[in-house]
Amino acid sequence: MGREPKIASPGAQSPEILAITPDYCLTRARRMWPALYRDAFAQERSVAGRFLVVWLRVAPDADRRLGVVTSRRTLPSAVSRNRARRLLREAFRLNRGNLRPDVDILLLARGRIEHVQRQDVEADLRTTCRRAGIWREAPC
RNA sequence: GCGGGAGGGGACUGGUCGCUGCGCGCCGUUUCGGCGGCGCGGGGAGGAAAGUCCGGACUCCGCAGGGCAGGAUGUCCCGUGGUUAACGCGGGAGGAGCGCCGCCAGAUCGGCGUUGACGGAAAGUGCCACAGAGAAUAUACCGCCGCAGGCCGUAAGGCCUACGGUAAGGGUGAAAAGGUGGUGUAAGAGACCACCGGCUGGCCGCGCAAGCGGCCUCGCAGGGUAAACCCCGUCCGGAGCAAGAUCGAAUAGGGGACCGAUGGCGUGGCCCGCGCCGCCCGGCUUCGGCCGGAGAGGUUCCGGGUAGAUCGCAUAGACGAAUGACCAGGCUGUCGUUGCGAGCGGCAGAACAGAAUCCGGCUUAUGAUCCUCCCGCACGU
RNA sequence: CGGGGCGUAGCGCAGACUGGUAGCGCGUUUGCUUGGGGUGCAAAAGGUCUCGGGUUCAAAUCCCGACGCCCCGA
Repeated sequence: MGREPKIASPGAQSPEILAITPDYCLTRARRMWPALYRDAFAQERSVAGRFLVVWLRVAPDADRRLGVVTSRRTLPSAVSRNRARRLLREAFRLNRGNLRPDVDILLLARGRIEHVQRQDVEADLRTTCRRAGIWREAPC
């Protein structure tokens, strides 16, 4: 984050950190369980981004839940799989308020995510969600 | 001082937000077992968590005793580690191989350094390609010597062939079967002698021991390979937490009891089926029976066992799998500022890598930096 | 997580136990055969034996590590 030019004063904290509210929690209830994973893959609604692929699960009981998949085939090392999963989860956590409330999304990591920073993944998530039509500019 | 190599240490601190599971409190809900939400407290990846190369704990299975086979392990002593397979690690000693130096006529010996999964090659077996005459019972190509024959020559002698003797010399090879000097001989040879060097055995001395040193006589000539078979000493049941244990829905099937007219026996490995008897219904009857027909479950309990759940399971601990993001500081390198340093400022760097039953050992990976040792280059004394 | 196996020419495999010459089939190239192609015949090329150490005079082979790939177990 130190190489980011838009942060002006080094002593103060980042503006996006100050904007965090308790609504940014991501407990186990806001994650998907195995039946929802199978449901999301069966619906086959996917949009590919640069570092990730978004699979949608549109259902009446959906509540903006998260599922993460890091495949051993695209990320052979356990460390890179862990890092990719945490980056995707953090990106989702900070942007969950801008999503449409009637979907669950499943994030699939791609191989290039291994060498990028958090804000790169976050920007990629925003553009991919805009293309998928589930992005709202005003958070609720 | 610079560069490289080997081994070892080390692998940062604070705050905000988030996650996880533990404890406590409050609220909501409940089929009273819990479940959900919020708050607070304290805990939350490694030296290798890795590779899965070895062990152990633990669990289940098997098991009279002994031997064989198979696998593993390997100098000696001391210390140390583990709830000890033989052992690993550290230090020392001994022996072996290799390199350098010294000595020598040579075999070899001495010193220094270094290497290693270092029991035994004199228990036995196998193998040693190619080259070379000959490769483990040593060997006869050239050479040397003897003798016979032939040829040449006046002669001395020379040449050729066959047979025999011979391991001193040549050359081949990774390796050629003790060394020097002498005796001896046709020529030679441990054939014999002296000295030297090695080895088996015996005795003595030193050492806890592996071993080392000295002496002796009858002796011996015996290369390498055991990460070839093997011999000797020692150790070893098999599988693995996806082990295993507990609870156990629905469906199907098994067994018992009771209700019911709905049962019993035989055949049969079991079911189905068939036969006989009993029971029920209808018909006939000479009241002894005969013929025909129908035959079904229900309730409840038990046991095996599937899905699933819990335990196994841990002062980290899950099961689509928690330890992250950001900010600040510190650290190291470099650049600028300065005569140099300090300070300040800018830029860059932080590796290898992520628990799934646990614990040891081994191996492999590893940035900046620090410590020890070694090698090369340059400079100084 | 725990068991087990494999790596040799472009492809599929021998050779390894018992160390010394790397071989077979398909494919490739060249030539002949044919009017041309296929087929057939003849010849040739093509190998860090996955990699690194060790034992040995000598390693694809024996021993020890590393890397990659593939099976099996709920």
